[in-house]
Amino acid sequence: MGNLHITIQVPPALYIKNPDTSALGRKIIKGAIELIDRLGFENFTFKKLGEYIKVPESSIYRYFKNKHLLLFYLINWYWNWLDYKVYLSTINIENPDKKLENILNLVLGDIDEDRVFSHINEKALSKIIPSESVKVFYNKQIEEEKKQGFFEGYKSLIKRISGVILEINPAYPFPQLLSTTILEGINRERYYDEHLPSLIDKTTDQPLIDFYKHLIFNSLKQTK
Amino acid sequence: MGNLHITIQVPPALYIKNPDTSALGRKIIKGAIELIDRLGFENFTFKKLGEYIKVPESSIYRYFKNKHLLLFYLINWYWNWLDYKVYLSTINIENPDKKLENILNLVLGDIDEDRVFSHINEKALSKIIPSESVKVFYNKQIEEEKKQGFFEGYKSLIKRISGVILEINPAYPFPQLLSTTILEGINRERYYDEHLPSLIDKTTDQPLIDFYKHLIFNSLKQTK
Amino acid sequence: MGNLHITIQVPPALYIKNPDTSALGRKIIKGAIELIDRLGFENFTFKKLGEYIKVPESSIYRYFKNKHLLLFYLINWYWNWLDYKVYLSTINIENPDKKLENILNLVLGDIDEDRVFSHINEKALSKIIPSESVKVFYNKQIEEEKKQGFFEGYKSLIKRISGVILEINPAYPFPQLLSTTILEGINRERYYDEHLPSLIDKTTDQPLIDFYKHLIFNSLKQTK
Amino acid sequence: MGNLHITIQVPPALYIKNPDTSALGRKIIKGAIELIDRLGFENFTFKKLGEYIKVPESSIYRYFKNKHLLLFYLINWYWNWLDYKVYLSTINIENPDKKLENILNLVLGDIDEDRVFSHINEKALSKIIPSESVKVFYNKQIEEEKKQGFFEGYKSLIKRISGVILEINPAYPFPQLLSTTILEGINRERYYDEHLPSLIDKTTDQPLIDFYKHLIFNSLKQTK
DNA sequence: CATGAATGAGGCTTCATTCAT
DNA sequence: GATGAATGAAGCCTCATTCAT
Repeated sequence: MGNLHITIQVPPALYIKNPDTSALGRKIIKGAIELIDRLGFENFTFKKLGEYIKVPESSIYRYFKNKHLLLFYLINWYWNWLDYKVYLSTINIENPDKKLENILNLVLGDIDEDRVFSHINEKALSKIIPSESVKVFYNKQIEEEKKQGFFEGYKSLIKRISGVILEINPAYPFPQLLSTTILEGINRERYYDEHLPSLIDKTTDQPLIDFYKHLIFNSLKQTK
Repeated sequence: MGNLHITIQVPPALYIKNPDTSALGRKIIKGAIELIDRLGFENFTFKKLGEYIKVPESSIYRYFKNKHLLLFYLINWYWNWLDYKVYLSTINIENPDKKLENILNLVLGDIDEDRVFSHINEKALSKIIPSESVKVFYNKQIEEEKKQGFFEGYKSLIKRISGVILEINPAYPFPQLLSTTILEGINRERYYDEHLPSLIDKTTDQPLIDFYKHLIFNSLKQTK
Repeated sequence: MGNLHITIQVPPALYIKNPDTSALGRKIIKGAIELIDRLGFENFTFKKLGEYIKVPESSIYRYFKNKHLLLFYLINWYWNWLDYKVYLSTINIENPDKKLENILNLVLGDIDEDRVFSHINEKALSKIIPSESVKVFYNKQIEEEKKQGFFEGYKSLIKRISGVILEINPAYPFPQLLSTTILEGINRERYYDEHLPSLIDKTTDQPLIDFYKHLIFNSLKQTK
Repeated sequence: MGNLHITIQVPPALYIKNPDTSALGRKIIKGAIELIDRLGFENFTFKKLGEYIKVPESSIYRYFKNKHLLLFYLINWYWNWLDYKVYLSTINIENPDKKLENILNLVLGDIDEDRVFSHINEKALSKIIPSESVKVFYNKQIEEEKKQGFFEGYKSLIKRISGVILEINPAYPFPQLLSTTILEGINRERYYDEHLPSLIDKTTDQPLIDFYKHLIFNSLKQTK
């Protein structure tokens, strides 16, 4: 993509000081992604992160109020980044079927190594998303977080995919339910593929891709 | 169902002493379900549980090594209980379409109040399942837990539903992927319905039920 | 007094576990009095107390929720103890003037070394009272603390002294205001005597005793 | 009073840079009074003050070495201001009884809203005095502070009131003890009136004023 | 078998301050 | 002179667990 001077924005209430704006902030983000991947979020602490990136724990608190908001920052960043990638993958394309196929390839395929946002390893980030994003959804403060707009990125992403679904079949009644089914389902099945493989049908070469294409194709064609 | 003298079994490695076998054990289970529902699992501790049910924390350690295994016990119990309910709802029925419909009604409908296992409030338990079960899937010890058979109940449930799917359409290539999509999807969408309702399409009276029926019907009829 | 097997009671909400009931608890009380005297309450922490009495910080938390409640415990103990001493000093005495004189001697004189409550050094405790008791009065949580009865001991003490004042002069309209003026004034002037002596008139041998006797005598005689 | 171009002086050792001399300094003083009133001194920090008045904490350090000296500055300012008001209230008056009455009305009555020193809200300041001034008296550094003259304002105030007392009755042996009894007592009883009202005798309409007048009148007339 | 008592380790956060610009 | 960035140290508290009875 080259150097486009673009930045992924997340709701400012997620951070105290924008980590984008300093070397230390970017170091925190980079280290956090790596360490959450290694330890799991439960065992991740600011103290360990400080040791890992050789920065005092207290300095991290200048950027994030607590580890939950740091996780939420990462996930929001991911949603907004994915929204942007979906946007790029469908721009200038006429055929809605082709658009959906591009989206599926994007979310089902490997994240490419070609990193645009230098301090964020998108591949590593997308590795922690399936396991950790549920932790921001299923928690007792969700109503508070909704008020602060922490889910707007997710909603935007769902609505963008829903839009393409409706282009294919304007009569389809459940575009959002189908979008979340695909997006969350892919996360889950990828994780099962690695950890509970007996739950993945091995009837084709690429069962995950084939299953979702089959699911979408049949759902959308029927009601037309 | 009356008094059948039946018990839901979970892998013995999940507990130190079977809570089924003593009044204190049943009190622990009952209190744990209620308290996890109130506090969320993150904020749930044996100390708080002890205060809640007026039992010393050390006594709880007689039954469970730690709070993660207690949660795993509850979730395994839930899977096995649901597997049993699915079994009951399909027994003696000839028509596979009717079987699947019964299963859907079971997982989509309300849990009835008629409790068979007196110390377990199944309704309360099924309330905590969507938010907390992900925490046992997405954790770093999953490989260890798999070896101890902690996911066998879940697999049995998935395979039972898959069996019915194959009865309807023996050629359908993704019965397990479809089963997990339904089971996990329902959990998720129910939660969205409560907390992120803008993500639920409101095009029919019962969007969740209609969406899943639509999805399944079209997936299974097509390949026949 | 000999071994009377009596105990000074304080509101149970002040402690988690009654320090009276274990050797460790008594060690905590003894050490706390000494350390607050040395450091001042502001600089006193459970961590330092733990080091001082060679006990883990966490063990102290089994007895007291925080250092403020520990201080409140000590002050309540002091009020109740002083109330008991005032009671003892007036029992079986007919002449109300003599009663008041005994009370004044008690609060103005030195605390005797003859300790009845072995783990509490009453002399050391009464040294920290003037400087630290204000901290429990003047704080933002006072309304909450009132509800829990944390000031009942103080009120009882004031009312006991007020009762004697009314015995001397039943028409005196301000017995409680005079009692608090004496009790709090003595604390303050003792402290001034040590730290700001230029504010103490040195016109008699025992200015503090003489001032308060003069004050009381003239207030009570006039309205008779 | 109009614009008199007068300034209340406090010992220069209390500050690094005189807050009187800059807009930022006056903002700090104004904000500090408000925030100490809201939070209590214990919970008051330069960080919170900085956020409150939208100034970096580091800027506050240009004016005050720490929060204790800032509090001491405020209290010294209050003492000197009250000393000045007492002076104004007795100037050109012949009758010493009238002088004392004016002083009593001053310290017992409400602080008027007519502010002379624009950046200091004297009413708000006098609200925090009863609860917070004890904190500067009862602390372990008092000897050091005495050497730096931090209590000279208080002494001046006490000596001014003592002077009037001696004018009324030159033979009265405890003018300073009586002055501190009145001054500190009023602070205390006002606080009790709000927070522990059961300790205030309600035998007259204005028990506080009547109690102190009764106390002073009887003390001073007797020895004449 | 159940419990009361105790504790080491560490999580989470704020404080008070300094430094470089 | 004012400020933004950074940080070492410590405060406060809970956790998960063990041990002795």
